[in-house]
Amino acid sequence: MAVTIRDVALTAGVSPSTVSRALSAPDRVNAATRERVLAAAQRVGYRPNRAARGLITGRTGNVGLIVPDLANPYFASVVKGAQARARESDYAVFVADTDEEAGVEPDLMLALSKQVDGLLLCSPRTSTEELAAVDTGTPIVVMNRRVSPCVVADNGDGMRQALAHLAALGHRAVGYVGGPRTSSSNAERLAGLETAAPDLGVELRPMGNFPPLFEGGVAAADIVIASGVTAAIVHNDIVAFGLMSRFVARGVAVPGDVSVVGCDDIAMSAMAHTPLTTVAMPKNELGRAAMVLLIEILNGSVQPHSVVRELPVRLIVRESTAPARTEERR
Amino acid sequence: MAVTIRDVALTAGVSPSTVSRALSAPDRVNAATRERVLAAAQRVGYRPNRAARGLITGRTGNVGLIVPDLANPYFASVVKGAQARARESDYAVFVADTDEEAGVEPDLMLALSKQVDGLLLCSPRTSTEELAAVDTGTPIVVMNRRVSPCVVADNGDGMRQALAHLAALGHRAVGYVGGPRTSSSNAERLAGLETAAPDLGVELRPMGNFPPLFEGGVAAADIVIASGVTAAIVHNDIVAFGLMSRFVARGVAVPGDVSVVGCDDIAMSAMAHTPLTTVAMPKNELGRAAMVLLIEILNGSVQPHSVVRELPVRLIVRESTAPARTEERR
DNA sequence: GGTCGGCATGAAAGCGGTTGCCTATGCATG
DNA sequence: CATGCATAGGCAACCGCTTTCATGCCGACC
Repeated sequence: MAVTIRDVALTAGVSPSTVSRALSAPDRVNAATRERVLAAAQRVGYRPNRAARGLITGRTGNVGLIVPDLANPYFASVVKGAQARARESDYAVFVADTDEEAGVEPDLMLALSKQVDGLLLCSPRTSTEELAAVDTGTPIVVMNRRVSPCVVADNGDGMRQALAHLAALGHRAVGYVGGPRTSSSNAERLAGLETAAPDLGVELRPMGNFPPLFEGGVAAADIVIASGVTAAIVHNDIVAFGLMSRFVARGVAVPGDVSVVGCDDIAMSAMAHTPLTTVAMPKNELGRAAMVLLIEILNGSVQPHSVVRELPVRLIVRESTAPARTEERR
Repeated sequence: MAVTIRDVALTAGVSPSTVSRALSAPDRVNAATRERVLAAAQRVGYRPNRAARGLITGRTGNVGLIVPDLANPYFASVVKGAQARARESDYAVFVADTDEEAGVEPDLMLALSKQVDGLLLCSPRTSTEELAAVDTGTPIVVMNRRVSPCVVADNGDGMRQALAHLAALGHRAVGYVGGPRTSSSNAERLAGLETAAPDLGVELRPMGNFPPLFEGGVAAADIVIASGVTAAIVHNDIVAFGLMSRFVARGVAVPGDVSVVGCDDIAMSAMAHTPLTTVAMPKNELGRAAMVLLIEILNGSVQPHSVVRELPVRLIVRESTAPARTEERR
C-alpha cells in the first residue's frame, strides 16, 4: 500500500541505506547515484514516514502548542504566528486548548510530550511551581510569563506609552481597570503604570481586579465613573468594550467625558463604533518569536537556561481618547 | 532515558508482550498480572510512544485540521470545537493555517497525510476537482462544502429564518450583500433567499459580491443606501460591521433607517455598539460534528461514501433590526 | 608493484511497540 | 492415571527508517 524507502531502493537499483542517505545526508553519496535516487523517489511518489524516522532519531519534527482558549482572538493570533513560523522550519504543530482550566495544562503537556520535540505554553494558568514539577522531558518555551526560557511583551513600556499619551492630552487622574489578580501581565502592567505615573505628573488610581471579559468591563464602569478620573487604562480590549458599553448606558461620552485605552489591539478594536485607542501586543510576533526560540533550543544554538526575550509593544491611537475635560463636572 | 515497555516488563517481572497486552487488550491477560503490570507502569512513569505504536498498527492517533485563517473568529471556534472533541477520543490534532491561499491546501494535506489517520478540511479554498485529485491515502471530512463526507450548516433554512423575521417586521424590499463568488456558503445563502422570498412576499435584491472583510461592508454600504431597501442581509458579521460603520458616516440609522442581519454570530456581534441581529452558525458544533464523523469513518462505523450531515442554524435577534419605515423617504 | 587511505555502498541492528505462533501450565474428563 | 483443551504468557518477527560497521573498489604514494 504505502510506498516505502524499499520501493524507492528497488526502483533506483540501490539499497535502502543509500536512499536514506541520498535524502538526509546528500553529501555522503555519489552525485550521480543521488540523482537517480531522487528521480526514483519522485517517480514512485515517495513521502518519508516521519514517525518511523522519529523512532530512531528521537526527533519527531512536531511541536506542541497549548493555549487557554482558541476562541479568544488574542490566542488565535498567537497560534497563527507560531504555526506559520513552525512550517517554515518544517515542523508540524499540535494545538491544544485547555478551555481556561489550569488543571488540564499538566495533563496536556504530558500527553503531548511523547510526540513532540518541544512545547510552547502560552499564558499558562498553572503556577510556576506546578509547571516546573511537570516532567515532560522536552524543552518548553513559555509565553507571557517571565520564567526559564520565555518570550514576553514589554508591558511596562506599553503602559508608559499609554500614560504619556493621556498625560499629553491633559489627563491628571487616570484609572487602571485591572485584570485577574493571578495574571502576570496584569502585575507587570500595574507596576509599569506605578513607575511611570510620578514621572508624568499623573495620579494613578487602580480600580481593582476584574474578570477579563466584556462583563468585567461592565462591572468596572460605574466604579470608574464614581472615581472622577478623566481617563482609564484597561487590562484588555474586551474589558474596554464592556466598559464603554456601560458608559453609553450611563450617558457618559467616550472620549468626551472619559478617555479609554485598551490593551491587545484585537481586530474588533479597529472596527468598533468608537475605534479604540490601545496598546497593541505583538500577538503574531509573540507566537513566531517563541517558535524561533524553541527551534533554536532544539538545534542547540541556544541554552535554555535563563533566556528571556522581550518584544516591543506600541500604542495605537484611535478615537477613544481625547483631551481631558477642563471644567470639573459631576 | 525514556522509559519503555521493556522497563515496565522488567519491573513487573513479565515479558514486553504481556505488558503490551495488559495495556491494549486487557482481557487477554490474567487479572492479577494485569494489576501488577499496571502498577509497574504507574510506578516507573511509563507513557507509550505513539509513534512506535503507529508504526506497526498503521494508526497514528492523530488527525489534521486545515483552516484558511486561524485569526478569523469563525475558524477559531471551529478549531476549538474539533479539538475538544478529538481529545475526548484521545486523538491529538495538527492544526494548519493556509493563510487563505488555495495553493497551499494540497501541499499541507500531503505533508500531514503521513502523520495522521484522517484529515478535516474547513471551508476549502481549493476547487472540488483539485481537492479530489489530491491523493492523501487518508479519509477526509470537509466542512462547509457539500461533497463526499461533509458537515455543513443549513444555510438555506438560516436565510429563511432571517427573511421571515424581516418580513414580519414589515420589510418588503430586502438586499443581500453577498460574499465571494466562489464561496459555496454564499451560493447556498443566495439560493435560500431566492427560494424563501416569494413565499414571504418579499422582493429580494442581490447587491453583488464583496470581499468577506470589514472593507467589503464599507464598500457595499452606499450601494445598499442607493437601492432604497429597508433591510439588508449580509454574508457575514464582519461585513455587516463594515456596512454599519459606513451607515453611521452617512447618517443612516440602524435599525431606524435600515435593518441589518449578519451571519455567523461571532463574539463581537453581541458586544457591538448596536448589537447585531444575526444567523448564528454552529461553529463549535461544526468542528465537533466533523470530528465525530471523521472518527466514525476511521473506526469503520460509517461508510464515507455520500454522507452529508447538516447542522441547524438559528436566528438571534438583537438590536440591528426593527420595523420597516412606513413613509418612504429619499 | 604492493600497501594504504578514502570514498561509495551494502548488510544488519535496532528504535519501541504489537501480534501471530507456540509452549507450559492447570484443570476437567474418560 | 493418561489425555485433551483452555488459557496465560513468552518468543520472535516486523512496522519504516537511520546509522554503525564492514566491504569493495579506486587512486596515490613510496
